[in-house]
Amino acid sequence: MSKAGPTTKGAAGDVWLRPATRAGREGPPLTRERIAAEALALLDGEGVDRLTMRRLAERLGTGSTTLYWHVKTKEDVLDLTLDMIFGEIEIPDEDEGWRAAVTTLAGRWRSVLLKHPWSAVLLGRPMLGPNVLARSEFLYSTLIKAGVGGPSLTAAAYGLSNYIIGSALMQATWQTNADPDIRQAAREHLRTSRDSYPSLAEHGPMVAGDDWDSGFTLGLAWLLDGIEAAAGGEVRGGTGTVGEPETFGP
Amino acid sequence: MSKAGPTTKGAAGDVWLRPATRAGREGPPLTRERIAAEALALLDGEGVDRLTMRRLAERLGTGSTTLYWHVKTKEDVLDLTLDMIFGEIEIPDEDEGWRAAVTTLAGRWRSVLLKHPWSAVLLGRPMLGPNVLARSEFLYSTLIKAGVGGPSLTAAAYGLSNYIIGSALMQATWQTNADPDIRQAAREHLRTSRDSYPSLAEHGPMVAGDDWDSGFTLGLAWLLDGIEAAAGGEVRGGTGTVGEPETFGP
DNA sequence: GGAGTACTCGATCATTGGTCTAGAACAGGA
DNA sequence: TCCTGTTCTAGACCAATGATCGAGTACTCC
Repeated sequence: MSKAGPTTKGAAGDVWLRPATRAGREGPPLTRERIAAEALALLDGEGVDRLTMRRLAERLGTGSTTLYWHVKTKEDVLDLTLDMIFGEIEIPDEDEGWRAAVTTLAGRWRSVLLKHPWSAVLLGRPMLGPNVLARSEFLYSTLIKAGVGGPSLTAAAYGLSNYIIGSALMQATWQTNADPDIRQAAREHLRTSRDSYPSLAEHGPMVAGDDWDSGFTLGLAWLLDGIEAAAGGEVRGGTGTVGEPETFGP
Repeated sequence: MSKAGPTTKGAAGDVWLRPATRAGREGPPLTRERIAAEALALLDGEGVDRLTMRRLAERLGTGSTTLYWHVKTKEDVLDLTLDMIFGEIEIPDEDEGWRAAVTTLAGRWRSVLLKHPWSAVLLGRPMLGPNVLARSEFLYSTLIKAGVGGPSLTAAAYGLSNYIIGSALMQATWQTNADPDIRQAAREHLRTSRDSYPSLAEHGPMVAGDDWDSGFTLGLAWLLDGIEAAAGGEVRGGTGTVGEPETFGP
């Protein structure tokens, strides 16, 4: 709390309490990395809506305006921090087989997103950081080496990413980000109106036991089954059996 | 406390769990519906960050404070509007077969999200509106009737929703929400650093032709294949072949 | 020592979500 | 007609926020 830096006005404390005479230039210089790291701590600790430039600056022992020298906007901070957590996703060993590698990557990816629940809400922005790109590159190259190509490649990469992101978003929404009051009220609401939503009231989210993990694993396996079949060269059921009742997209 | 409007300090925080403004006699000038409708027009027209209470009130011809009689917070407005667009998703005919019905629902769902690209960013909040619940109920009941049960049911319902939401989020991010400058810069960036990201530079998003539609359809078919197999009673490849290299979740 | 650069900061601005409180429109009862 | 209570509207106002500007301070290289 009491960050008695020489820059802090109120301290006015003893000169002896200040380590160096370099008033205004104490400690390591401010860098993008330090900013992102502190933002990460702030986000993890207090949530996304408690991150303000002033509070962040305060934790860094600087003025809020100083941040704008290193960073153009607040969105920059979010982008930097978002990419930073992607760095926590350890890239799997390639030679354990493509399917195991992808499964491992997906699991770690999801774990990291859930470890930082605020991240799920921010995923709707272009992510071009090195860590994000490296993980995407690994995913693409692994799939290509597995023999996935053509339209299946796009579908596979997108499908996996989208599935992971969607799962994390949904789980973070209901498990972490929503405050308990709303969760409880939601349960109540579903129970009292079970006439309108019988299946939902019995099996829906927040009602049935939240076995997020196995649900995720199972769905991922389904996707991988399809990708594996597509990689095998045979088109299999897939596109053929589905039919297209209407055109998608805008 | 004595002069309490309908929006004042309900037990639960969510709009849907609070009684609506009593329409009293006939139609009061301002209603939740009118507010949501105007917010929808504003969001569609100018995007999510141009929606402010003042601007919304101005378009409605009232003062901004008036809105707070009908609505507790700005988030209420977003919740109402979000549920409103879910009403655009026509619920498919049940007797066309479960797979066709689910495919149709998924396609329409995605279409609506993409038609209102601002919605994708807002999906990370509890959605308890009647329209959302009705669509979820249809999804659950259709799957149940198709013979999906147990852990497969949760995985299927979550998997489909997550896949749809993730797909819409990703596509909206890259196709609509990102301004063209960033898209162009992203392409450039990937091209110049193709040494680091060879596969991505060749097949990644924004680089390859953006065939979002067929990618979505193909991935959806994979998921449905897995669900269909699970519904058939046979466990098939699925869980068995995957293995679990590490535990997921936090 | 001097000059230019890298960095910091207080003051300040416009905008935002939200509250307080006064009051208008309206109904019903006497 | 007056009174009373409820429903709804609105102007003034508040604290917080993202961001800018110009001035100032430290550091580096010559």
